[in-house]
Amino acid sequence: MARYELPISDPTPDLSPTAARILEAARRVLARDGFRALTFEKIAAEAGENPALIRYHFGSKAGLVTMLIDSVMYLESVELIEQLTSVPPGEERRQALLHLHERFARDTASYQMFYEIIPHILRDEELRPHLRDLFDWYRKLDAWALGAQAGLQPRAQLEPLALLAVALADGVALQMQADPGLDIGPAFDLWRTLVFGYLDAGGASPAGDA
Amino acid sequence: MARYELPISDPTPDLSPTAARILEAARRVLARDGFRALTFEKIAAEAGENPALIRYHFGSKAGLVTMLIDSVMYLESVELIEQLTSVPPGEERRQALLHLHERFARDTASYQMFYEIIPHILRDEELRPHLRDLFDWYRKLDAWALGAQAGLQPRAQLEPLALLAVALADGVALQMQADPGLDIGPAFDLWRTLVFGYLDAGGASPAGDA
DNA sequence: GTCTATATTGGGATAGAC
DNA sequence: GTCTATCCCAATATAGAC
Repeated sequence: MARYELPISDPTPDLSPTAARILEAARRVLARDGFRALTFEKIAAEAGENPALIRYHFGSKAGLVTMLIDSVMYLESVELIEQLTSVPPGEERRQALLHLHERFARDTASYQMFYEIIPHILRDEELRPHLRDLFDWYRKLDAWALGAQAGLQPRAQLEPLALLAVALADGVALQMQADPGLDIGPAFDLWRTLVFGYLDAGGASPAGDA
Repeated sequence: MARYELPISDPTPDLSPTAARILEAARRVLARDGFRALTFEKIAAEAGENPALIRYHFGSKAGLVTMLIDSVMYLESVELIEQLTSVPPGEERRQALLHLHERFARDTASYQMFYEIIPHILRDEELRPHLRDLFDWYRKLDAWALGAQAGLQPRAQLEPLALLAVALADGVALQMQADPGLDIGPAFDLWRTLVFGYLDAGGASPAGDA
């Protein structure tokens, strides 16, 4: 189904074993020590390779970083689609989406890497469109997962709702980053109540307005 | 009123005129060229001062950056409280809060700076608690603005709702950063419908569940 | 308080041997 | 394809003159 097409293609299909090892090492360094710790020295040490090999395989520092960020975004989209399709379609999958959002928001490590690379994506003319596509895909995926079941939501505004759902996951994750002890359970419970109340009313607002 | 106490104190109360000029210059460089462009050279050029003065007034690069980030967070909280209190209390202010969120999300320049400094805040043991306090204050402020009027929301879960509202503003702003052409109007319209429907029902969910 | 000159570091690029 | 040696630049820190 067309819904399963990923927003960005795997940037690492034909990478030599050494290059792949270097890229994985770079991802570990990024996750552990942050963006500014991404030096040839550290990555090579992490990979057990020679620093010069990075230039050989990726051309330049910028080349490595671009491919690294692209692969991070790619892997996150793969992760989401795999988790979501492992659930049987129907009402169960609709529920699963919002629970997945909560689970991802609680995954501090993963979102830490996400917010670590955001500034560089936004400032890079090549990478920003990739993030745009990724968000666009997330919104389409969420709209599909939320509306594909009941079949009675012609009046429901699924695209705006999906935008809210995606934004909520990212925003809650950010508050989680600032305070890992924050209790986000009640907020997500409320969110699910609001969303399913809206959808089950056929897209009519609780106040009676469509 | 205690509600107006800001979450973090002004980090620049007793700063010499020169130091204040340097800090403002640093803020402009950060907004325009990003975090990694924050060098003594550039800041001094922007301020029309000598690079060595930065070290004299702020001790070190880290000292300047810490005060810069603190002042950015402080100014954003001041901005929000001023905008919010300029609206007469009651139903009008409740509406104003969610419209403010939308307006801020559309303010690409301001949120660009926010997401630019996020990674450094999260990795800094001194700054992260400040962000935690700021978020905590935002949630309290939103809960207050959303619930202070009607007087009939003892059953409404204002704190979780406020967490959602804050997250939504940040999350939508991020999608806006990735794609400035994104139409977020319908999503915010839907969000306001959901929130006020929930509140006007006295906190009961549209599905009849509290 | 303000400025100059210099030291030192760290990192990325280049060239070329193996 | 892998590695070494070297150059170069940017950026922060230091010392001290004015």
